[in-house]
Amino acid sequence: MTSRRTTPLAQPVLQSHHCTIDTRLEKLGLVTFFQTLDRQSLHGVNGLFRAHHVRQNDVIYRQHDKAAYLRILVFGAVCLLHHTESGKDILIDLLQPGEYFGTLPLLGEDHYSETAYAHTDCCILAINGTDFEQILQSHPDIAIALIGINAQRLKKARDTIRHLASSPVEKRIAATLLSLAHKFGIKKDEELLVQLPLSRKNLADITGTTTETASRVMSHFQDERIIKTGRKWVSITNLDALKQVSEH
Amino acid sequence: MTSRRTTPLAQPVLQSHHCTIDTRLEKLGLVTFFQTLDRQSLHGVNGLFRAHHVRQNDVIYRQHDKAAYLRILVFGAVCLLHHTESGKDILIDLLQPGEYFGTLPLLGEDHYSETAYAHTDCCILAINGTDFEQILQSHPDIAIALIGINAQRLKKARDTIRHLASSPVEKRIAATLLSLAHKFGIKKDEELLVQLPLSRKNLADITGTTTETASRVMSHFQDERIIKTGRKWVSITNLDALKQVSEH
DNA sequence: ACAGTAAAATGATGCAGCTCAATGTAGTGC
DNA sequence: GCACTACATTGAGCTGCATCATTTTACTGT
Repeated sequence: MTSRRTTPLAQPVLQSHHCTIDTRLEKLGLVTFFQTLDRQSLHGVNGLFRAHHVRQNDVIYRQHDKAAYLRILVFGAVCLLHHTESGKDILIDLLQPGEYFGTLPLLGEDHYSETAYAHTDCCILAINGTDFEQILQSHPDIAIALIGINAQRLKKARDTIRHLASSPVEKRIAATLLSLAHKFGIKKDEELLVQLPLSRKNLADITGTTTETASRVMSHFQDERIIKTGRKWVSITNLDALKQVSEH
Repeated sequence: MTSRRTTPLAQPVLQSHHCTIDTRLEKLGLVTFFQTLDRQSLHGVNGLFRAHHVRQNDVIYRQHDKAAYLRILVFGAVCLLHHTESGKDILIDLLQPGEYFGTLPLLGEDHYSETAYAHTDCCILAINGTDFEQILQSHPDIAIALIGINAQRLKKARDTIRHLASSPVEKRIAATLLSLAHKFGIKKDEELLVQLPLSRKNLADITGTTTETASRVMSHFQDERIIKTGRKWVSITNLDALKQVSEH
């Protein structure tokens, strides 16, 4: 079934054991805002979450839906995106296990401001507003940690703004590849493989360009031996050169 | 001294009474994250802030400086901006009295990620990390309110990203004028005057374009009788038409 | 009233990147 | 192995906006 594939990407398969109590606890502990909790409290918190399996490409929630759950990714990759009236999509972020997403009225947002869907098969923990409020009350530090996470996200958004306003596409794509490699990269021989399916369209939606332009830039990078790439995958072969491009 | 001016903008003068205890309390109460406090607590909180007067164009803190104070604007207007290596500036926000700015290590940021300067003469309240931590401990709601404010700011940043990635300049400038009018606009005859000095450069830095292009667009809007504008001021004469432009 | 300065307007030119269109190719189901 | 589909590539042409250069105008200090 797979002998015909030429992709170097691993295709992780979601299995039931990926959402066992132990895995859940491990991932919960990973989420920055639960890091201060001891094993005991973590167990209590765990009980308030419900686990869901979501199939690749299934929508988890939609932009403008009523905000009802805070979610934590346990397994797989989640994609957050904005739709624009013009039909162009903006990919806000690709999440890895341990990251939180979604929001609650309690946190000042009545509706989701983006759409979330399963970029690969996923296991997700969800908690409702009432239960999360309870956690916040008993562990006030968590609110502070949440502020910290959001501050980082705001910073990242402003970096994107800066790039969009002042860097040409090549630079933006180079910077994006670097940050994806940092987040999803795994060493493989002398290369750094981005362990995540990533189409030209995905890349274009992250960097605010078109699939055609993204494709041209990627071809160019490959010609320069900076990357190797194929259908939905990239591997960085010359990290320094890529950094060069992203800085000049 | 002013008889020669043709600007319709009022030029508010900062006077000592703008930072009296009463004004300070009023503005503190305005800041969303102190809204839940009663008069008594507000008085206590007020004592922990120090007031500063800042002259127009003076820098309040610089990008990359160590984060040391959380600040609240009491009088005047503050400008937040990013500098880019290429020399282009990105104007993140123009603040009005009652808004907070700056950050603290306690909130997950060790350094300021933008530069803040007095867009007009200002009165500003500042609080250090230790004192703010104390406030957070005695009033846990404040952390939640802070999360809400930052969620709004993140949303706004993502809107900007969407605009930069998918709207042409005219539309971006129209949208920016609308939001400035919403925030700083005052009714004057049949017009909506943006009560804030605003140069073509400011506008260009908000919308990610150049002064020349901003100027051309503004001239065009004026030709269309959508706005009246002059040196550092704008007044909206046809709000509906401006909305039209921002939506199409 | 005059001179000096910062801001704005306007024109001419070039090109990065979008658009439209056609072709090539990896992965999958049968 | 073949056919189908979704993804990727590549080309040609056009245009929105940046860039560079110059002139005009509003405001301030003296």
